[in-house]
Amino acid sequence: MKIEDIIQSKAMPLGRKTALNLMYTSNLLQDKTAEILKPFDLSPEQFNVLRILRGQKGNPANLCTIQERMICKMSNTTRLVDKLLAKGLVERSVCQENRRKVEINITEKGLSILAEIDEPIDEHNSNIIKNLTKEEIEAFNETLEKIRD
Amino acid sequence: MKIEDIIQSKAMPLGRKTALNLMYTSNLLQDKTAEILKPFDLSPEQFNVLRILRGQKGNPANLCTIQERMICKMSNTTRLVDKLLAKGLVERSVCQENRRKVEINITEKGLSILAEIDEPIDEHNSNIIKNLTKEEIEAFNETLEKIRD
DNA sequence: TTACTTTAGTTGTATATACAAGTATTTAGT
DNA sequence: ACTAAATACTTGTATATACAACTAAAGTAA
Repeated sequence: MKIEDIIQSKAMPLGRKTALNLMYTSNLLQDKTAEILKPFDLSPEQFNVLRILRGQKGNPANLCTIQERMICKMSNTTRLVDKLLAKGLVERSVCQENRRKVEINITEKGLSILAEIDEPIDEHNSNIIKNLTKEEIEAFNETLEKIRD
Repeated sequence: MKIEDIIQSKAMPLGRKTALNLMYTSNLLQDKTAEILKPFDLSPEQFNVLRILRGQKGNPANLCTIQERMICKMSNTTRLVDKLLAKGLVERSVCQENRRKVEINITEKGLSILAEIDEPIDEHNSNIIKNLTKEEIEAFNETLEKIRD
C-alpha cells in the first residue's frame, strides 16, 4: 500500500513524502522488533546494546562508545545499562587507565540470551527483504547513506 | 558514511544491515525534526496529529482515525490530544451520531502555528533528498513499500 | 426487553526518557 | 603546582509512554 493512501494525504512535497514514508516504515519495523523481543523482556535498545557489546568480542566498551553506536541515541545510557546489569546480562567496572570511564562487558548469560534471539530477529529481517532483488537492496542502502549526508 | 562504519559491525546478514540502516537513518531524521519543533513546544507526534487534522479540511477526526494515520502509533492518543487541547491548538466535542466517539478539530491557532512550522520542516525535508535524482527517490519510496508488505 | 459483545475512549499505575544540574577525573594553560 | 576547562558519567525531577483495567454507548440476538 502506498504511503499516500496509508496516511491519506495526496499531493505533498516529494521530500515530505519521502521523510514520512521512511519514518513510518521504520516505526513498523521497530514495533515488530519490540514484539519479537517482548518474551525475552528486552526493549529494542537494550537488545541493540547487547549486540554492540557482543561485537566487542571480549573487549569492554565504555558508555560513550555504546552511545555512539546506538541506533537510537538516548539521553540516559547509564540507566539503560543499569537495567541490563540488574538482569545479569552485562558487567560493569571502572576503567583503570581512565577512572572517569566505565568498562562494560556482556556476560555469558547475555551471550546466551542473544543467541536465542538472533534466530527470530534475523528471520524477520530476512523477511523484509524477501521481495527485493540484490541490486534493489544495494541501491536502497546507498540511498539511505545519501539521505544521512 | 556507510552504516557498517557507523555501528562498527562488518559482515552481518543483508536483512539485518538493511533494517539497522533504515532505523538508524529514520531516527536521525526524527531527532532533527524534534529539534526544529522544539522552539514551538511540540513533539514530532503532536505535530503529526496537527497535520492530520489540517488534512481533514474542516471535517472533524475521531481518535481512532487519528491513530490509524499516525506515523508512530501510540497506546495513548487521548493524552496526546489532551496536550494539544491544553495549548488551544485543537477542539474536542462528543459526536452526536455516535456518542462513543469524540470529534477533534484543529483551531485557528493550530492552523497558524502549523503555517509557521511548515517552512523550516519542508526545508529540512527537501534537504534530505537534495543529493538524489527523481528516479532514485521514486525507487526508494517503492522499496519502502515493498519492505512494508 | 434483557443479556452479551463489540467499539471508542478514558484513567490508574508502573516504567521509560528527556533535560538539566551535579560529581569525579583528567587535560591543558600559565 | 595551581586553576580552568573538558570529559565521562550519574542523579534528580518532570514529563511521556506502555499496559491493563475500566466506563459508556451501540450493535446483536434470543
